[in-house]
Amino acid sequence: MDETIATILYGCTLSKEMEANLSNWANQRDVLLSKTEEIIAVFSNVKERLIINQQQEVVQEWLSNSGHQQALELFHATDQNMLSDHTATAAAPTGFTVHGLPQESDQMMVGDASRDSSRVAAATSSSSQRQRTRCRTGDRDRRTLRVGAPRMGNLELPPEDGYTWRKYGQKEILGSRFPRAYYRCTHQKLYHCPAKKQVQRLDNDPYVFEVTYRSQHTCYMSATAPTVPPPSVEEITHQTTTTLPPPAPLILAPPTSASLSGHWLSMDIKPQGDQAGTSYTTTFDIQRDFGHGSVGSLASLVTAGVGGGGGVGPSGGRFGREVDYQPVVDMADAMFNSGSSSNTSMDKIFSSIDDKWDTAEKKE
DNA sequence: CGCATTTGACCGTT
DNA sequence: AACGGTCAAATGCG
Repeated sequence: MDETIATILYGCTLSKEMEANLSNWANQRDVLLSKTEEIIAVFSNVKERLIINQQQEVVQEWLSNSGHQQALELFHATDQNMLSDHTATAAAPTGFTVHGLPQESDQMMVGDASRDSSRVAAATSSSSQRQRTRCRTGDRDRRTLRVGAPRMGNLELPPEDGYTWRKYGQKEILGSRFPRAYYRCTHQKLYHCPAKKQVQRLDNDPYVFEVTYRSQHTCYMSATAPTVPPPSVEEITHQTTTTLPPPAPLILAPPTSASLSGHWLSMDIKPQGDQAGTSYTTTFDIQRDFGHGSVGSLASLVTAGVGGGGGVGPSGGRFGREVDYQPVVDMADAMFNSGSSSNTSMDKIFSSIDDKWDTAEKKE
């Protein structure tokens, strides 16, 4: 617990540092980006620690009271899975950079994408008219990430990611217990948005979805497109590399500057080309959650640190380019709080986004 | 009525 | 031929 406190203090120090230097850094997007990421990473680390502690206590207590041996095994089994994920990530830092735009790193990819052996250049656009787009060879255009399913509620629901998707297929996949669902962007027709995603629950861990994204959203680029798009890949790439909950290493070095600004943190988003053919890399895990409250709003924390006003919510003091950063902070906040019993931040964010999208669309 | 989901069929890739 | 991705008709929902 001492380490946790130390980490919190370190996060506060970083926030103060940012506040103190805000005027200097106001025009230095890169600096702001890296500092923001650092702060987010530190506090997500804290949250992870707290949640893990809480989970273990609660589960142990529950088990000792009721003796659910199977559940105990399940808990440890899933924990092992996450642990291996995290340690694997932590041990392979080459793909993680605080400043984003890392090199192509297949290590980052999990599941299907890495299973595909042949990688032929995917020069195809997804809008070749009559011909169906078969991109099994074009798997460069695929990126996979894993997201945790809420421990409560409907496990069948795919995790939200800020975009609106329309399901167009579902298929039983050989060797998988769970079917794979196929989604395309709801705005595909309106804006010819080629984005697609596949969602599949992991065999060995039903609490984790494996989401494979293909192509990039272009829907918001239209003049008639929704006015408040979720943070696009391009935005994220150029403005900030969102540090969504890092694959929190369960074994952490003390919160030294080196370790915290180091490699374990960070999400990785990388454009590879343009428009429909683009692909990107996102890698993050969402903490497992047994339905306990969250430890607060990262957005608020960051906002407070930056603005110095301690404001909570979007009206708080933000960067000069708040439009640039807020979606990212919101997303991070939502991600940090997702799966928790409060379970509101993600809904808030995305419902507001969806509302705007919907209304914008209905005005058409 | 419009939109989303379901599901069997179709088709390209391996 | 098997598999995976997509299509499109049927169906459901608000």
